[in-house]
Amino acid sequence: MDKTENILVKKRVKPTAVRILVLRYLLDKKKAQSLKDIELGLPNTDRSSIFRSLKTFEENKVVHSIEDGSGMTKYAVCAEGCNCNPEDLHYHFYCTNCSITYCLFDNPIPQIKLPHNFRMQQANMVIKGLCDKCS
Amino acid sequence: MDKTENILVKKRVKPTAVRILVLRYLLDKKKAQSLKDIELGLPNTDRSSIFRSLKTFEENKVVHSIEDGSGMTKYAVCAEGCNCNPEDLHYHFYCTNCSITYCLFDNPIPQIKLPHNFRMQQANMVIKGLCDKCS
DNA sequence: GAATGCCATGCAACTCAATTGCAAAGGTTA
DNA sequence: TAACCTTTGCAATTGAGTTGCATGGCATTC
Repeated sequence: MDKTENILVKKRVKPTAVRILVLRYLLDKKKAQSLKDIELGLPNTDRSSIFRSLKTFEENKVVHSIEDGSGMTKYAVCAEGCNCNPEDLHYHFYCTNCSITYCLFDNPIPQIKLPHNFRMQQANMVIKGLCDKCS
Repeated sequence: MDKTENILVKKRVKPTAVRILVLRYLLDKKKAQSLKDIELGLPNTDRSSIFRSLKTFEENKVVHSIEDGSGMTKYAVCAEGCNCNPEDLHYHFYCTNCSITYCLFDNPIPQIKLPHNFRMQQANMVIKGLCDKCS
């Protein structure tokens, strides 16, 4: 059983054909991918099957989703030990030129003082600009 | 000339009928509004006209847009002196129950260490959770 | 091994926000 | 008034996301 299947089994997601392909694709790319990206990368796999795989992954914390303002939700494999809790959060960087979304693991998100009785569940922090290749 | 028109003139946006209505609506509501919100609030005004007004406002820094993950872009009037630069940024709070988006002006966004040669242009920082009324 | 049931898959169709094309209306200038 | 430019309203299109439904595969039970 390879690494990809291992991740799925660990997260209690049945490692079916489509799921393995999708997860492997995400692992290969390293950068956050949109549904369309994956669709183009896996030309023989149906869009809705990919979509449902991603939803399953998200529910089971195999991937987390990022809304980077490109108009398309992107998905990235959760880091080891990630539970998608606020303390696992990190900033994302979206390059407005090449549309690549990077995870900025090095910057912890600071404690944010919320108004009284506001409760944080998750966060989506996206910095837009130009990446090293485009600036 | 009232306050609404004044803002438009200052930002060199011709104060037309639709634009005045839209901006006044945003000023009234105080919270970030989606295109649909505004459409419902101004039932006799055409959606595409509202849309184009918002685009014009954005270009001329009358409003800034927020992608809060609700699937709809929201718009809020820029604060006095706002140039929509990184230093004018603030966090937003999106209530997953009532779908209201709040501007958290009190939390400055910290300096973020970007990878080498990455350049920040803007940012979209959204915290999701429950607001005081819904928690 | 056949029957049953469940889940994943593929395909097509649909929803809905965002956007655009185009013609009419309004306002400005010569 | 005529010519011009911008805004507006309406209709239609785009595109991401999502769902309904029938088929197929796999596992469990008899």
